Amino acid sequence: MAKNRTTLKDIAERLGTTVTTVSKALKDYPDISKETKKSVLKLAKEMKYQPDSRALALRKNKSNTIGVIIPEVVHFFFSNAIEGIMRYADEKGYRVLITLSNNQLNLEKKQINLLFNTKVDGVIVSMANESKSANHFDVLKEYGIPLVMFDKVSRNFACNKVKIDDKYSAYMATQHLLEKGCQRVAHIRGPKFPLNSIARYEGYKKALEENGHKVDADLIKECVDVTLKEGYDLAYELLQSPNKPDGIFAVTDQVGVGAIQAAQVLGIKVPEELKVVGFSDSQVAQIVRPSLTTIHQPGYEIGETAVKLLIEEIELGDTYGDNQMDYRQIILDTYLIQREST
Amino acid sequence: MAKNRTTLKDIAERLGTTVTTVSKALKDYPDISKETKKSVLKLAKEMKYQPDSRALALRKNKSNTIGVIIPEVVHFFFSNAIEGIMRYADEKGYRVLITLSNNQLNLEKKQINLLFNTKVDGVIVSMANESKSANHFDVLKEYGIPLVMFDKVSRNFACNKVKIDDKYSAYMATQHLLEKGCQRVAHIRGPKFPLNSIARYEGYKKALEENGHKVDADLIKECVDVTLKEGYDLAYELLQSPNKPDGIFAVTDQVGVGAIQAAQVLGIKVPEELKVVGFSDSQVAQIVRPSLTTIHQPGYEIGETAVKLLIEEIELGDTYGDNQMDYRQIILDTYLIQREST
DNA sequence: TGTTTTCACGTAAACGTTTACGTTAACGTT
DNA sequence: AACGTTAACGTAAACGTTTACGTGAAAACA
Repeated sequence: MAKNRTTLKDIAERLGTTVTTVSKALKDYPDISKETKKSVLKLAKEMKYQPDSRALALRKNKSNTIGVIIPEVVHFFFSNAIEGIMRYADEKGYRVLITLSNNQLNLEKKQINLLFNTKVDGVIVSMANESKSANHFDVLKEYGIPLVMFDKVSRNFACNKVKIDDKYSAYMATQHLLEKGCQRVAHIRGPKFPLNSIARYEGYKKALEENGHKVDADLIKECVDVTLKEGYDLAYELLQSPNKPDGIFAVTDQVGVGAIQAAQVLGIKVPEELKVVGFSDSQVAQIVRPSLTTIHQPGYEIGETAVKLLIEEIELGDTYGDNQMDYRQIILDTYLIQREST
Repeated sequence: MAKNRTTLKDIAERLGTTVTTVSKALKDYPDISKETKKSVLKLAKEMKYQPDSRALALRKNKSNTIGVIIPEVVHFFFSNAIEGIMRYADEKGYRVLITLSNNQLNLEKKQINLLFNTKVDGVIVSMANESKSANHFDVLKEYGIPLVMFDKVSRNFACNKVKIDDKYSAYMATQHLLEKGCQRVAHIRGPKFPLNSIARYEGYKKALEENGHKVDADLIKECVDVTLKEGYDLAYELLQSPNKPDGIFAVTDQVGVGAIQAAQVLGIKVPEELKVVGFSDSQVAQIVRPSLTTIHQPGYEIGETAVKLLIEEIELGDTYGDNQMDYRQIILDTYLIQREST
């Protein structure tokens, strides 16, 4: 039959002393004699005593656990972000409870609730596409639970944020296409939410306008699921139109790969007749032929920075965030990686 | 300043009653009057009462949390497995604490310890490559914490296991190459551990032997990190030898893609002069050109099945596993997906 | 009227810790 | 002798729940 774990009580009983003394001895309190400490320590090791973190959490009101809510995990960017979060958290002695929003608002709410009554010390979120406002995060604020948003952040919500400059990155990408001589640059954009797709769209527009090109609605297509297949389908449409583009800026690498594949099926040569730029620098960008020029998005570092900020806020405690000014929005650098597709 | 959460005590005080009554009322105990229940319920809702799961965990000796230890998360198979675990766990009301072993034995031990004193209700593991034995998992068994292994399992350790038949899958893959007319089939294998690489190697051997081919040591190369680059390098070596192979069975898709790229650099046509089969059916297999024939490994389902078994074992309680016969090893089906590379 | 039921609620212990505070005995000081 | 100090340990409350058990009053019964 299964053994029961050793508790302070077990040690105390075997030693004919009390829980208090054992606890103090283990914590090296000054009011415990050296001999007592020695015997307690010895027995504790012998009995493989490990403090029960649930009891600790209850007593200290600190669980050393942080909650994470992300849309999905089978995703290059998110899995990198998670890995960044987990490694740093582990280093700092925090556990990581991961939950999925599946990009749905109601699930996101559910997970907030779950993390709330799990009494995590803090929460890291990348918002669901469906979440237009961030009111449902207010509850965390109200009860003083630190919150850090990354990548898909809310514009107004007051909290620490870690992201890239989507607009500027998209600007770089589009600029690159124009520099390479494209005259008609199309954009396969993401849905109206999250903010990222809007920002990328704006960066695209800005580059066009700065270079004296007008923004042509016919050259802009909008994804719903942002999948490879969608990229393929929308690029196929674009490339069949009479006035077809000679450059495509895709909102993600997946979509970009779809665009390359569509071009290939239609016998359009990449990069000679069509140049394509993706976004994120996921592995597929390196593997597709021609390989895909893209914007490097530092997922691991974003996760790491987010959890760093969170732990800082947790450990600073109540003093933090009384002043809205305390919150920071950290923008990590992106850069363009040129490959065969341009 | 941050609000404090509502506790039973808060409700009791406002109602001029006791914690017990409030608790019972919320749980619909029969010995509480309807009026009391009504007022408690009303106030609880008003004050947004949420039970504190830490206190519950302590009291009930059940945390509704399961721990997961995997080598890495930025990995097609593992991220799928995690997603399977998380979704099913969520459905069943369990939280998921994920930790990383980074394929290192000492980290794996550390995480076991962490999960142990977090008092998770059960643990799901895919073993680190470095872990040759599974003794360090004994502690969980000793204290009656259910353990399920998936994919990278230990041969002897008595517990539920979920995996695929690596040997048979590799056999299928090799058989496929032989059927396609390959005369000299090479194998770029994984390291001596985990068991999977061995099994895949054995499947490869078996197929050769059954078809009257002899196993040629020159045609077998061994990876260390099992990366795309390694696949490239080893394939490059193989393809430069005087007696070069006309078929390669790669231990993973990554390695397979590396092999295809090496062939392309050397001007060897795939599939005409060289056929390649990978393993796992990750996304890169579809994207590489020529697309990669591979073995579909159902990561999501493996994760889902593992957590299903675990929760079953958790909820059956102490009666489980007294009899070694209770443990099952579930083998999920794989199948070959033929693509352009063969 | 006295006894038993029933109802509705409260008391207290328990889960495993931590920690403020109390207690005891030995010793030192005047 | 009376008092204060100190070392070393114990008591008890607290964190937020659940639940076995106790209790008081009213209702039901004789």
